[in-house]
Amino acid sequence: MTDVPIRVLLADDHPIVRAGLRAVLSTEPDIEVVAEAARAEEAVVRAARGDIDVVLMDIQFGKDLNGTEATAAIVGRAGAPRVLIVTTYDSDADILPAIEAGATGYLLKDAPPEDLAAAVRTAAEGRTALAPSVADRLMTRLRTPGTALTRRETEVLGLVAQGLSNQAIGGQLHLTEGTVKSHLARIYTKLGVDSRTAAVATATSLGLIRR
Amino acid sequence: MTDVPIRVLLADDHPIVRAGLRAVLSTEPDIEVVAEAARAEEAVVRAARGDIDVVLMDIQFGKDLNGTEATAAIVGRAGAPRVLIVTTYDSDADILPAIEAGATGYLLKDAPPEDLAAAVRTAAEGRTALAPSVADRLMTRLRTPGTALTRRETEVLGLVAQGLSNQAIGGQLHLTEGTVKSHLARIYTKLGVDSRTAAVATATSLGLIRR
DNA sequence: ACCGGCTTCCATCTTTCGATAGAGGTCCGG
DNA sequence: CCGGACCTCTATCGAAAGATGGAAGCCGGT
Repeated sequence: MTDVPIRVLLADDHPIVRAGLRAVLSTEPDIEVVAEAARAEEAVVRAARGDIDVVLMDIQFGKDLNGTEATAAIVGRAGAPRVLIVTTYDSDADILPAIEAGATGYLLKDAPPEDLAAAVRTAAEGRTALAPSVADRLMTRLRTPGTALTRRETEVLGLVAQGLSNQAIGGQLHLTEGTVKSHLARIYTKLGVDSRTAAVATATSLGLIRR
Repeated sequence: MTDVPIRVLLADDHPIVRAGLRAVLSTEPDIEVVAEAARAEEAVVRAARGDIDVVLMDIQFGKDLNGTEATAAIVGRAGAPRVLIVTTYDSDADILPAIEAGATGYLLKDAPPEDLAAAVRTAAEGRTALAPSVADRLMTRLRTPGTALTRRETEVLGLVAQGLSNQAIGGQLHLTEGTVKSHLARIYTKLGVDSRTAAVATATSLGLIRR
C-alpha cells in the first residue's frame, strides 16, 4: 500500500512478552515497533501522541486498569490507532467487552509469528483480525443466542461465584430471596445445569463470568 | 565460575514467549539458548540428550502434559539439567507440585529481564531461585499450616468446583456421601467458610485449586 | 396498541447440604 | 511401638437450595 512502515506500540506488563513481540516483528521490514508501555495508562498517553498506527494490547494488566478500558480510551478520538488485543485467554468474558470497546482484532499469544505480522497489517488497513478460535466463539455465540445471560442474571451468577447465599445475594441487590431463586432457575435452564456450583463451573469455562 | 556458557533449553508453547526469552537471554554472554521445545514431551526428549544445563519450563502447555509432569520426567535421572519454572501464574496449586516435582526455581513472567538471567545462573549452580512473590507464598504457607488442604480434601474440593453434588463426588471417588460431607466440613473449617460455593471462591483466590 | 423479553415477586414441596459428634482404620516418623 | 495426622464411615437434624407454577409491571420494537 505505502512504503512507510507500520508504526506499532506494544502494551504489555510482561517485559518478556514485549521482547518476544519485538523480536518477532523485527523480522518484518514493513513493521516497526516505535514504543512500549508496561502499564495501561502509559499506553493511553502514548497512543494519544498520534504517531502510532497499531497498538498491540494485552488485556491483563496486573490488577489495575485493564486492557479493555484502555482500548476504549484509545479509540475514542479522531485519527486514533487501531487496537489489536493480544492475550493468553480466549474467554467470552474477555472477548466481547474488548470488541465492544472498539478493538480491531483479537489474537492469542500462542499464535504463530506469521499470523501476528499478518494481523498487524490487517489491522493497519482498518480491517478486523480475529484468531480462528476467537472467530469460532463468536460464531457459536451467534448460533446459540439462548445461552446469553441477561445483565441481572450475570450479576446474580457473579455473586453466586463469590460464594454468597441466595439470601445474601438478595440483600446485596435489594431483592427477595425468592427473586434470586427465580433468576437462578432461569440461569440453570440456560446453562443446562441443576446446581449453583455447576452453574459457576459451566459459566466459568464458557467465559460468561470473570474468574 | 567457568568460561563455557550456560546451555539453556526453552520449553514453552507460545512462540512469542520463546522469542522473548531468547531475546532477553541473548544479551547475556555467559548464557546460550541451544534449543527450544513447543510441547512438554519434546522438552523431556531434548533434555535427555544431556547437553543442557538449565531448562526454562512453562507450567501451562496447552491442554496436554503439563510442565509439572515434564519436570518430574526430566529431573528423574543422573546428570539431569536443572529446571526453572517460568509461568504467568503464582498460585499455590501450581507452585507446590512443581517444587515437589524437582524444580530448582520458580519465576513469574512479569519478572524483569535482569532477574531472569540471574535466576538462570543461580539455577545452573544448583541453587534455588524463587521469585519474591513466590517466596512470600511459601513463607505464608509455612506460617499457617492449618490452611493447607490434604490431598483428599483438594481432590474433593476440585470436584465440588466442577459442580458435582456430594453424591456424585462420592461415586467418582468411591466414597459414601457422608464421607464427602466429612471432608467438606473440614475444608470449610480450614478455609473459614460455610458453603461449597464460598469454599470454591476462597480456594480459587488462594490458588489452592485450579481454575 | 400489542407482544415479548426482562425483572420482580409469591407459595409450596422435595432434595440436598451443612453442623455436629463419634469411631475404626492406615501409615509414617519419633 | 506408639502417637498423630489422614482417611473413611455413621447418624440425626435443621437450614438452604431447587423444582414448579403462577402473576404482574416495565420497556422497546412492530
